Amino acid sequence: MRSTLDAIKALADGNRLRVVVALAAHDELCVCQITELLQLATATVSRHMSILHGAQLIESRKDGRWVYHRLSSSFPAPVLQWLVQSIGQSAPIEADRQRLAEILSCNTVEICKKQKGRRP
Amino acid sequence: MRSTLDAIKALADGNRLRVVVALAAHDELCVCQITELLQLATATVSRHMSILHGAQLIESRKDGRWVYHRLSSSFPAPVLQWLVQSIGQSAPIEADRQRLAEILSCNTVEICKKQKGRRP
DNA sequence: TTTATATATTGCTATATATAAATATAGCGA
DNA sequence: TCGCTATATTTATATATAGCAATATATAAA
Repeated sequence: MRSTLDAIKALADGNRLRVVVALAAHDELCVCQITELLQLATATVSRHMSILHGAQLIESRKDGRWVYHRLSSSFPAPVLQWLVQSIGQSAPIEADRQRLAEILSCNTVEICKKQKGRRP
Repeated sequence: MRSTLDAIKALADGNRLRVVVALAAHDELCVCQITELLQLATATVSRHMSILHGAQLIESRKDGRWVYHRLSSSFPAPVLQWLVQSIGQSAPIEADRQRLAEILSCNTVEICKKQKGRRP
């Protein structure tokens, strides 16, 4: 029961839901991209990712300075399907979809520079 | 997104999960039966039920002094299925199943008397 | 090696939530 | 009617969590 409850708790946050839905559509994203999407401090994003990781909902891959996150293969499929179906068309998720398209149209380095510019 | 998040938050508590799984197996239960199952103060149980109700996961029916709760028809089916499958065999849920069988073997009045005797 | 950068961790505050005691409401029986 | 009982609400308190600033760690570039 413990692990199930951990998974539910990990999903019981709007920002983490946004990350999960984004990852459902984009295979893998690095922390700086997610930070740009959520518009939160990197520390906060890092903490959210660690909670999702602890609940075994995402997996991480380190590539040089970058850490890429993806949905875990053990992410319960019916839950993911339900999530995407029930909030996939909601306003905030639609907005995220558009913003994410812009983010991905730049390369990673540019995004991180942009972040530095905004939060010096 | 709001209602989905409310539903997830309502499920992000061990005691409420126990209630949901119990209701998945027993159609409807009254507050005093749930109180006996969870071994919490009735006020606490009442609050838990009101949270599940607010998330539209359960429906209530009042019959005299008793209020009976059942899973809502709008309870997302894939989530319920996943829940039952992933925690249905866990130790606490198994224990609940047995305890609930005992509770249901008495009539409702006896249970409430029993509660009164234990918490005078 | 020094400098810059991407991410993680720690310490803290503000807010949210679980719990129970006290109080309120409502239905049943005498 | 009055008292008893089942449930709900209010109030208070303890714990948990989201958020950020500061700091630490790790990697790459100069």
